[in-house]
Amino acid sequence: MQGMTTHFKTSKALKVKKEVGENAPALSDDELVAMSVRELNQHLRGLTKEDVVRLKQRRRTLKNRGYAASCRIKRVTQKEELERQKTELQREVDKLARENASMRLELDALRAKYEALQCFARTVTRGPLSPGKVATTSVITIVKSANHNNNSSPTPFSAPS
Amino acid sequence: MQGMTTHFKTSKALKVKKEVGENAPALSDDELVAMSVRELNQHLRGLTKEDVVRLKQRRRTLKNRGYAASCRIKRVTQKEELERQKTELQREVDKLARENASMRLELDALRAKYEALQCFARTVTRGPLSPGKVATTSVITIVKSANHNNNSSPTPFSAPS
DNA sequence: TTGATTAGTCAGCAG
DNA sequence: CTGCTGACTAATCAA
Repeated sequence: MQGMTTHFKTSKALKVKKEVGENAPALSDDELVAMSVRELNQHLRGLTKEDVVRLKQRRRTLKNRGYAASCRIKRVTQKEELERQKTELQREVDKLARENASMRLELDALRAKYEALQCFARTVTRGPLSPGKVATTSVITIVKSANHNNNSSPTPFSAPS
Repeated sequence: MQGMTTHFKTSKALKVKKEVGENAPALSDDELVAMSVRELNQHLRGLTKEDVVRLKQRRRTLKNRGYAASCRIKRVTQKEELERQKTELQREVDKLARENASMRLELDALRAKYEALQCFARTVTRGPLSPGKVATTSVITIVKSANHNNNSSPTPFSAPS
């Protein structure tokens, strides 16, 4: 069945070069590995089947050498990336924990202030309604300050120790 | 990644080493690699210098095989550990972020309540105490209060909608 | 000398 | 076939 492809290959004698010694300039590893398949085929012309196999195998081995190298590089790169992400997350944890602690402090302070104010308001509102039951130890001071909307720093209402 | 043969699955059937004599019982790889140096020397008696060198080299190679295996195992173990720590940190970040958000909400709500109460307290105290000249920026300080009815949950003073 | 690590080689798989 | 990766080996380093 393969006889159908009978085309004129009779001029083989004219094209085949037997001078392998002159035509095969002992490719270096770098050249061989960088060569495209088409380029390689050009260098394969006129070589023994055995030599062709040998050359192709050498090319495969050289390629494998490069593959192994990039595989190792990839491995360490991924490891470094993992460690980078880890330190970044650690930094984020620290930042959030700090924010958390300061907010907790702020919340506690505000709660204390609120309760003090609440207590004061009770005494004030209860005063007019129940004359004799105003807390005896409460003292109220009215201070004048010039801050309009500053809510945190001067602690307008402070709980006593 | 996986699908490889589990290490150290030596096929003993193929361990047909040439018997150098009657006292060389064809050590298996496992035996040879597990042998101490002193035990090895016993098996080395009556062998050619060449055979001794060969056997020692085989032992070294087998050892190296094991070293390489544990090196690979260590590598993947460290990687897994790194990933474990990473997910743990990520979980911590999420937890802290949630805490943070809820605390921020709580803080804002309390601030609003506080300001409403402050506003109310001003209206109440401004009437009886300061007829006209306590400015709008006045703040109130409670110096001493003896409140023992400390309950914050029912919110006696709530911010108006 | 022993154990660990690196680079090169091959086997074998996936695309 | 190409590219990648696990296992193995030899070389080399460290202790």
